[in-house]
Amino acid sequence: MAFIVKKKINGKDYYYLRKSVREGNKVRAVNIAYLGKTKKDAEEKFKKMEKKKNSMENKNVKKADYESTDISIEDMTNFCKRKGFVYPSGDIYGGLAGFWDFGHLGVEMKKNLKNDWWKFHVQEREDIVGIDGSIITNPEVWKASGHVDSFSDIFVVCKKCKKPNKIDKNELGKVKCDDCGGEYDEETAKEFKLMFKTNVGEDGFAYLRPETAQLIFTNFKYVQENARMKLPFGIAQIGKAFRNEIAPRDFMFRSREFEQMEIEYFVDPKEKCPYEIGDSEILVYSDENQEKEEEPKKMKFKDALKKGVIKTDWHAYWLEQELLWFVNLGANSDKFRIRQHTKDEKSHYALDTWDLEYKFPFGWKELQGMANRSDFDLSQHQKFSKTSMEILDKDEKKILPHVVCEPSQGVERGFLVFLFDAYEYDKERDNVVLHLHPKLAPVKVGIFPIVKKEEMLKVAEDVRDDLKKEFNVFYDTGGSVGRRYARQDEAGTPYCVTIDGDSIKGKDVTIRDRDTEKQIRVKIEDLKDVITQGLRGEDIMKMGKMVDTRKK
RNA sequence: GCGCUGGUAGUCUAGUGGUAGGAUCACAGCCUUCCAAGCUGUUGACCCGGGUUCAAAUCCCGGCCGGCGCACCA
Repeated sequence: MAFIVKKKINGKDYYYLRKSVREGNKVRAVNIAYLGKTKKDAEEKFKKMEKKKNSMENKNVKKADYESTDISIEDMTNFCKRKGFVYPSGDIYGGLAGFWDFGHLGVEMKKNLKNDWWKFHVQEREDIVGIDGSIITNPEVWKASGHVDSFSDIFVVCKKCKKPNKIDKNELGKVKCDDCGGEYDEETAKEFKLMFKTNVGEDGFAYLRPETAQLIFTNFKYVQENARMKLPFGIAQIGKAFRNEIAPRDFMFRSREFEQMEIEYFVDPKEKCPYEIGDSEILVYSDENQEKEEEPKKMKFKDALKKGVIKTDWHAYWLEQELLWFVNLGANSDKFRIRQHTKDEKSHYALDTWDLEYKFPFGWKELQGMANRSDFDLSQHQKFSKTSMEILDKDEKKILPHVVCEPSQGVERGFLVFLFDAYEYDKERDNVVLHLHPKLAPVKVGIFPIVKKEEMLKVAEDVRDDLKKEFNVFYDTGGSVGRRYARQDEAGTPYCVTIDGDSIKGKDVTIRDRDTEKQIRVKIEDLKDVITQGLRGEDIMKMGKMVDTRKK
């Protein structure tokens, strides 16, 4: 903390700005600036300097004021377990590969993430409504969708070199061992189903859904009619899906039980996308780039569409929307790219597919797969169920809508993106700071009575009980106040409110910002406003008088 | 699923063919009016099964869980 001192040199007064500096265990004061010859001059100059300093600091805050620390997926797993975000499922029995439990912080963050996705994609739009389908449904659904036949792998062993391998079902008898060129043994070939099976009633069986999309298609006619939707429109759903993966990997990135946030967007293929494509930029990695082994190129979605890299306006539009959702929630856009599926990797139904990818510590990985499914799904269900899926277009003519885009996001994958982006090991603080967007933060505000004195506890409890009604709060009386700040930094809590001696008399408290460690003093009655309005770190400083209560 | 590799408190780690020591976290108390201060105390571990051995957390085999590489990824 800086302070003004008067020094007499040759009988004359000089005013200096001094600062205490810690050197090992000793503290000594050093001059840091000459302020003037009279007290008035000195105070004025000091005020100017403070003002300048603050405005500079505020500017710095507005830019990215932290850089996420690169940590391995293993360290992130441990961090999540240590803080209470995510545990291996059934950990006391050794866990089970591919299954994860959310802890007290994880469940809040996941809920926030899903709520914001729903708000952005459904509630704030006119053209999308939601459903919530069941996990187990009539098994015929999965025949129609093609999952029963093709959602499996075949294990084979090479007759010549005995090397085991996994191939596509349709390729049995056609392909040869890629090591030695020998033939695969068809007699010992074993099918590995990726759908979980379960019992229904005495003799019946059913599958756990391997994706949420199909329930949207089967309910398509009902929803369109009941919600009176006109093309183009979408149906959204958030829910669990299950895949019996052979090798679950990378923490929650690929698990056997996971949650999807999915939209099937239906259009009339004759009509253009009526929505504007903005100016966002992203790394674009086209089919052609990959074939020629070129680097992805940074460009605007708009321009990628103009140049024909992205083929349909709907793809350009939705890919941008999905990037915006991430960026609006605090993700770093530099770590995203879009990649077009090459001819070999396209799915059985897809005409053109783009993935939204994120640069994880274990490489660029798919967050969303946006396939152009055309009318594949609706026509399949029409055929298998013998129920018409046609609706009327603008000219009152019957058509089968196309799905040109399915913006679908794995909840856990998004969860990981925000954690990796927010994670910073702050060397000065010597603790982790999780710079989560306040909307995502599991706890919005920590409340600390600075010492355990009865009157102070009473005020603190009142503040807690009041704020509780609107925010998820965490009340903590344990240990030094510094330790309590550190605990909340690691949980990603954006604000901490501290009740001190003056709070008892003056009905005001300090509120501390997670990212800058700055504090302002505000009236207790204004707390809610500060927390609600000053959601980002830099804004909070405008809401009250800044104070510096720190010793060091 | 294959190959390599690992597994000691919640986390990080020491250690030995004779069942374990530390740090940190957590909890309780004292102290403390702003950034993981200090003091006292407490809880807490050798992944599971089998084998070898008088004796196995330690050596061997199998499994489970993880990491890396391959494969796969609607």
